Amino acid sequence: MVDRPFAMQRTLVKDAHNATAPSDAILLQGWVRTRRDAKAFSFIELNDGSCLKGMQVIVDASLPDYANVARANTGASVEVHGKLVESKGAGQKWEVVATTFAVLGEADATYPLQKKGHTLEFLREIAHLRPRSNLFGAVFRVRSRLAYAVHQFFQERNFHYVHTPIITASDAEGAGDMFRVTTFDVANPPRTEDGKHVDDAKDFFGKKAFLTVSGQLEGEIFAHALSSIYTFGPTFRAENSNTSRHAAEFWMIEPEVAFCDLHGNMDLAEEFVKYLIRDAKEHCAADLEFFSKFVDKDLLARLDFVLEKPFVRCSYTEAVEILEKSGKTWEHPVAWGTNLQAEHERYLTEEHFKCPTTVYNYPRAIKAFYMRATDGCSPGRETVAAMDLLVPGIGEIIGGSQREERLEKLREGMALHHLDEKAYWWYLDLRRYGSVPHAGFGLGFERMLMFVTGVGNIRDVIPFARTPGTADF
RNA sequence: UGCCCGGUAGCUCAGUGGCAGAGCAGGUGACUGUUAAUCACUUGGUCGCUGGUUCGAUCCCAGCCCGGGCAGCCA
Repeated sequence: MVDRPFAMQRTLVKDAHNATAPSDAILLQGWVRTRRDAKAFSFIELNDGSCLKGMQVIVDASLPDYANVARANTGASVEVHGKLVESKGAGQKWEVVATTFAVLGEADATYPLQKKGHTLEFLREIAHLRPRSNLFGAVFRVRSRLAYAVHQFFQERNFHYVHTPIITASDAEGAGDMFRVTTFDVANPPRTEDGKHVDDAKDFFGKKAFLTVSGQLEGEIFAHALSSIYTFGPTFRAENSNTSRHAAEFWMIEPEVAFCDLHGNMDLAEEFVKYLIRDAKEHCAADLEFFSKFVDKDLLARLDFVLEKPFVRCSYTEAVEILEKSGKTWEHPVAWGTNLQAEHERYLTEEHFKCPTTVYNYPRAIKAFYMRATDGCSPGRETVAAMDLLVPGIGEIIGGSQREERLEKLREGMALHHLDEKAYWWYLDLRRYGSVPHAGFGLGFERMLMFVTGVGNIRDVIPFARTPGTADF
């Protein structure tokens, strides 16, 4: 350990930059970003992650500790006692003149982060070091702030935070392929008496279990008691998706609101997205400026635009008409009753409306069983109260619906999707006892971060990405 | 999972069927209230792996591995 000449409270670089007066005694701890040696002194840029900007530290060659400077290479951790003074150089208001300078942990020449730009692909391979880069420091500060803002948004509106289970035994949530959870010896699982099948009754939970793909169904239970709830937690999808906007493990926010219809749901989604953007602009201004400079030049203008304009709302049927009349040739044909493809969604939000767009009332046959059947549809044009919020550059960021609150209609939907009512007895009970109109949606937290930061790959807005074939760190 | 592109120094890349290249990083020295400092010199290679064609393969061919983009699935 390093001898400390005097006990002192550490000052964060962020707070040092915001100082209103010089200080005779300040303690900084952090990591060296770069060092520039002059004959009589050295400049060291120290970053502690509290903000984007580092603090310039000056170590005079006459100091007894000056010998330590030679070991303070890029990446080393250091501890500096000194004076906060107004900088003589351009580029920063304050700088620290060291009185002591200690290296806590050296970093030799093999330290991979150089004083130059690195590709995102390379940085992904060193996910244990990339938070020390400007870009990833900024991304993860914004991530932290927005996670806080999510809670703030809902708590301010009297929503209650519900911890829905991560492990689920209902293998029919329907939102995608699921990861299996088991304590079996995979090579030699217990078998039924005839030896033909794996005996799931002998597994940990007495039946097959999986990682959750959505907390929605459990969320509905709590909305039927606490009125307005939200979940915010990890979600797992075992799909073999290899795109810049899919991960096998991601974080999802799922509000569920009793006494709410589709339009209230769309209002909430729009208000929520705008709230998060406003919060990031207010609390992460320097980081967003950095993204705007180095990641996406149009970022700040786009965020302002999104805040100012009401989102477009467009029914599925209208969307199909727009696409048919667009004069475009589509790789995937447009036809009422089929899903909108990425190229169609991009056209709507990026070219036609040039604005975040909520598409609602989708054909019943292509949507989930729990979505509310629209009343008064013409035959062959049955729809459900589903909605997708599409944003330029990313596509779908929110998916949601008003839920079917009528018992018989829900059973009808389950029959349509060939689902076993017995597996959903408790879900059906909600419609038997005090059923109410209710609605909710899921926001992909990482997709929101991509939108707010301009970062183009989901692997770069999550600390350690889990994608097909990759679960390092 | 399908289609497309790529893998050469620590990083970013150029290159050729016949001795392996640059910039940056690293090292040494000089210079300097510097700002990814600057200048000079300099170390550094399993050319992804395996096999094939060839007198000779980093280069051509095949298979595999890894990375990326797009599509599907979705948030």
